[in-house]
Amino acid sequence: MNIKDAGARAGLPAKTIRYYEEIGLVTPPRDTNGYRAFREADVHKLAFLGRARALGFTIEDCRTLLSLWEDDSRASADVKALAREHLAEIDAKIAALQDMRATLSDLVDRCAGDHRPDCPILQSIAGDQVPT
Amino acid sequence: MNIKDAGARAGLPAKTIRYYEEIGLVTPPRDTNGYRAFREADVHKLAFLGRARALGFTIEDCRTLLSLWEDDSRASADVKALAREHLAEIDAKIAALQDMRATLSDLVDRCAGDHRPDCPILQSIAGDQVPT
DNA sequence: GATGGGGTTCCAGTTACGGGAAGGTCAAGA
DNA sequence: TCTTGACCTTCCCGTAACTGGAACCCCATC
Repeated sequence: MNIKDAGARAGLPAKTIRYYEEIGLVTPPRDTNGYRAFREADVHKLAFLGRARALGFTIEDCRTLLSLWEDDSRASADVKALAREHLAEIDAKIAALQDMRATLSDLVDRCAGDHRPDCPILQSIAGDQVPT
Repeated sequence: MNIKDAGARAGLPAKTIRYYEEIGLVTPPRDTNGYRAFREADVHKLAFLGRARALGFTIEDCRTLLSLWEDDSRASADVKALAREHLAEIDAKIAALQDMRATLSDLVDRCAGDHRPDCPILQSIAGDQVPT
């Protein structure tokens, strides 16, 4: 199977697949014409990567997850630990974004949003004390 | 004032300030020795940038915000519109992260996390149907 | 034989800096 | 006066995970 079809089946663009090969995540064999020849196992692996990435795992996490997946003697504890760490990072990001959101949303609500220049948003960013 | 002190007062590392100068966000004059000589207004501008960045605005947004800030005839509607767009992006990111979080958290809960290889997390990423 | 749609490699750009090298400047102490 | 040590300068590379594009090759079809 050529790269585009493999990508279609795995849900990944060809560019991404080439990149994954470059960094050693997949190693499809080559046809005599130099084209990558994807086997079922390669496509499966690519789909695995796509789903892991969709869950927000980094490429290095994906590399680890792949090796765990392929290791029949893995301990599920190792997978769980990795997932937990990632979950903690997600939580941290959500918290940071929610902080931003709260501040910004408050400022937006206080801004008249008309033709006049007075703007609590700018005042706040400028470090001025904005009266409540 | 030299770069380190300006950074201390604005809450930014020197590297960041040099970068901001490079991309034209600030233009402190130079002393005869070539050192950047920050005025109060420069420090204030840097602090403005720091706070805008802390709210998650991109550098380009910051550039726009700065020009609005310095424009006495601005309309607060323009500031509000920019803030609203940014708020929408934040909301989108939060939503995406919460989706990830929900899926991942569910999988983590279902994983025994022991010495055995069976792992709903890997099964799910591999695309297998995991029984509820 | 031309055309169109694959494929290939390689290089540059993205965001917002951080690290580090090589070298100039300055104030203070021996 | 000389020497530290702490500044400052520029310049270049590296980050994450791709994406876009150029230049070129391959294959099937009309």
